Order: sequence, then C-alpha cells, then structure tokens
Amino acid sequence: MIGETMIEKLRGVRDFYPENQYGRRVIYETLYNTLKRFGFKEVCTPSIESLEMITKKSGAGIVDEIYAFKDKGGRDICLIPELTPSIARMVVQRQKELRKPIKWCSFSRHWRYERPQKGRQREFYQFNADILGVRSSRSDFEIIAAGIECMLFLGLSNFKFHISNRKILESFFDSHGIPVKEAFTIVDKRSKVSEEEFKEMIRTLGAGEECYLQLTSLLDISGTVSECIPQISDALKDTNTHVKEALDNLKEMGAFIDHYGFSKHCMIDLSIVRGLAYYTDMVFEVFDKKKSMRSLFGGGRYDDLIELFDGQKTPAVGFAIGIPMLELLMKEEGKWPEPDFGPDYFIIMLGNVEKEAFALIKKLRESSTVEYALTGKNMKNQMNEANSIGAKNAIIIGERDLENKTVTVKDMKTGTQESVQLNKFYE
RNA sequence: GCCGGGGUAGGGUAGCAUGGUUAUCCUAAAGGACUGUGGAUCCUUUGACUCGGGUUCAAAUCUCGGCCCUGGCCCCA
Repeated sequence: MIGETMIEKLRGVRDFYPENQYGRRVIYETLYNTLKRFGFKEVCTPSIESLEMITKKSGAGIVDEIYAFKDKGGRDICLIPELTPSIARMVVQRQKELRKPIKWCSFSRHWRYERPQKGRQREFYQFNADILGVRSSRSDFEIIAAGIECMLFLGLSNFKFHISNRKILESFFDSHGIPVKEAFTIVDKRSKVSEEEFKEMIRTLGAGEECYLQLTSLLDISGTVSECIPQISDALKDTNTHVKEALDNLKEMGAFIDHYGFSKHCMIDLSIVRGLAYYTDMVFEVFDKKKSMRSLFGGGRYDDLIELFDGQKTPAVGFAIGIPMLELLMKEEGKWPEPDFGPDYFIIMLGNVEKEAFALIKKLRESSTVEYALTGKNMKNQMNEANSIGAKNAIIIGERDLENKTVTVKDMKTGTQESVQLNKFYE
C-alpha cells in the first residue's frame, strides 16, 4: 500500500519503466558505438570508493554534498559523485603497462546529496570519455570531435560547442594582479547578472576601467574558432608563453575542426571556465542553440590530476555527458526513441498442440520476437492479447490445422490470414 | 541551506472560494457476456482525498508541521 514509508521512493531518484528505459538503452548504445569508432574502450568502475580519494581531489568540504558514510568495518567510504577520481586510480594502478594514449569511455551512475532540480537528480547517469597520456591539440580536438559525433548520431543538430582555453583568462587576470580563482567565479556568473553588476563585481577584485573593457572585449569575441584567433591576439596587449601556447592550441584545433567539417558546431567562448574545476587548458561546454537550458555537457583538459593521485605526470582530456539533460533535449526535439514492444509473432494455441507450438516458438525465436499467452485462454482472449500487446502477426496452431500439418498466419494489421505448411518454418 | 508553486484511484481530472449524504468523470488494469478469430459495445471488479497535529458537531475543503514532486538561488566534481 502506497503511503507506507517502506516502499516510497527516496528523494531525487527515478524509476525507469520500460517505455522510458528503452530510450535510455538506445542512447547508451548510440554513445558507445560512436566512441568505439574513435577507438575508445569501455571501462567500468566501482560505485563506492574510499572517501579519501574523493576529498583528495575536491577538498574536505565536498563531504557535505555527497553520500558519505562508514561501512561496517569503520572505513570512511562514499558513493562516487563523479567518475574521474576512479579513472585516475585505474590509470595509476597500471601506469607502467598501459599503452598511451589511453582512450576509455564509461557509463556510470553517480550520487550527489543535493536539492533536486531540473535535469539534476540525486542519482544520475553519465557517459564519460577520456584520453590520457598525451598532451596535444590533436587529442583536444579528438575529444571534441567525439562529442560532436555523439550528438549527431543521437539525431541532434541543434547544439553548439563553446570552446575556450583557460590559460588565456588566467594569464590575463594574472597580469592585472587579479586573483584568478575569484575572477573565474565572476566570469562564470556573467550570464546570470546584469552588465552593471558584473562590472561592479570585477571591480571589487581590483580591476580598473581599462582592465574591465579589455576583459569584456575578450569575453564578447564570438565566431568560429579559426576566425577568432586574430581577434583574441589583438585584444590581448601582452602575451607571455602561456598565452602563446594557448593561442597555438586554439589555432591548431580551429584548423582541425575546419578540416573535419565541424566548424558550424563550434565557436569560441572565452567565458567558459568550467567553474573552479581541475581543468588546466582547453575547456568546452555544449549548449542547445537557444541556450534555453543549462549546459548539456562539458569537458576539457586536466593535466595535473593523475599526478595528484600519486601517479606519474599524465596529461588528460575528457568529457562527461549527463544523460538527464540529453533526455530533456531529445524529448524537446522529438528525437527521443519511442519503443515498439510488439512481438513479430504471437502464437495462439488451440487444444492439445503444445508439442508442435513450442517447437515452432523456439525455431522462430532464432531471429524474431515471439510471445504467447502465459495463462490458458480461449481463442478470443488470446487474439485479444495478441492485439493489445501490438503483435505484428498471430500464428494460430490448432488441432484442426495440424491434421493437415499447417498453421494459420494472420497479419494483425490488415487482418488477412493464410494457411502455411508447418515445415515451411523449418527450411 | 534559502525563496516560490504544487500533492484527490495506475495515469488524467471535478469538488476546495462559502466545511455538511456513499467524493465526480475519463482512461488504464483484471474478469465476464464470447468453447476457432482481435480493435467495438455492454456488465462486473479492483482502486484515491500525501502523512501527522490543530480548529469544528462535522475537514479533500480552514490552519500548522513533516514527507515528496516541481521552478529557481547557493553549489556544481
């Protein structure tokens, strides 16, 4: 009885009934098959990890935001809030034997103890892809290309990859003596506040009028990656080696994107900083073109993380796609896969014909979906069941037919039926 | 953690302002009318006021709190 606490669903989790799970299955397979074309191999990580591993990356404050608890042995553990630490651990464990580049992808389930919102649940699913062990514009591009192909293979075209390189703003703020971390937080908020508020916020960090103007001219640069490089160069007064490297990186990526024919899916957007995360260089976020929703997914380069887990210096680049946001967009665009659960055949048995019927069912199941009534029913009710579950054909096996070694095959859509020799099915 | 909107059978709803019989209608599900031919129709059955306290002769209705859903803030790995 609903109302008993025992069987109520917990907050922020979802059940997936067949008609909804079907679409998720299609998404999983599409994403996996897409990444496979790029040479990614699938891995799977545990759902629980030591709490220390998570705090090592994100700090002790994260404990309030995740499912952390003591197991029966008194160990501090948690349900994983993200995949990357586990991936890092897997890489470090086999550091020596893994051939670089490592290209891994993974479906994973994650948990965060936070207030549920649109597209944000306490338990959620992600698809991740990472390239580890190389630092190059090619690998940055490859991740982006894989992300774009994922969207395209899902039937989506109404999206845009906003690409940046954190080193550019990092150096910019550095050279003006502005604390980078705080500045990034403000840049990240720019789209949420008025321009006046933004100006005021950035001013409190010590930015003068000239600095503000220069910053906004950088942030407002918009266009394909290739065509924006000169604009960025112009907008930056001084360029140090970090900036030069970042510009080269964007320039090369821009060229690759053009060659690959993906320029219409990409644009420069230096306001993308990806929060305060562990990203070091190239970063990107994907939005629907109207930008009506929060970002669909994002990623970037994180060259220092593996080292943090006591590994050798291992550069890495990757992305994470949140399945809930994909689901929302696909439903909005009418691209959500609708299932057709109707079997190819529904076997109707009349009288004592189970010997022949089950032999036929097994034969047909070699290449078709076949169902039959699991409770004894009369003709009418069996036909009714065939109809209501959406069977394409009904095969009537009755004592009367079997005298002539035939069965009756009925097309459920047109209603036409014909007598077929039983041995036809075994040829 | 903060601010707002919600919660009536499995799904969708009426009723709530102004408290008052057995809580409305549609749909779905199960069974039957119907023993070798489905989608129709008819009949039957199952099935709800989110939970708890308060006010009252009387609460789905007024009130307080919890839980859950939902939009946003904070946060976003």
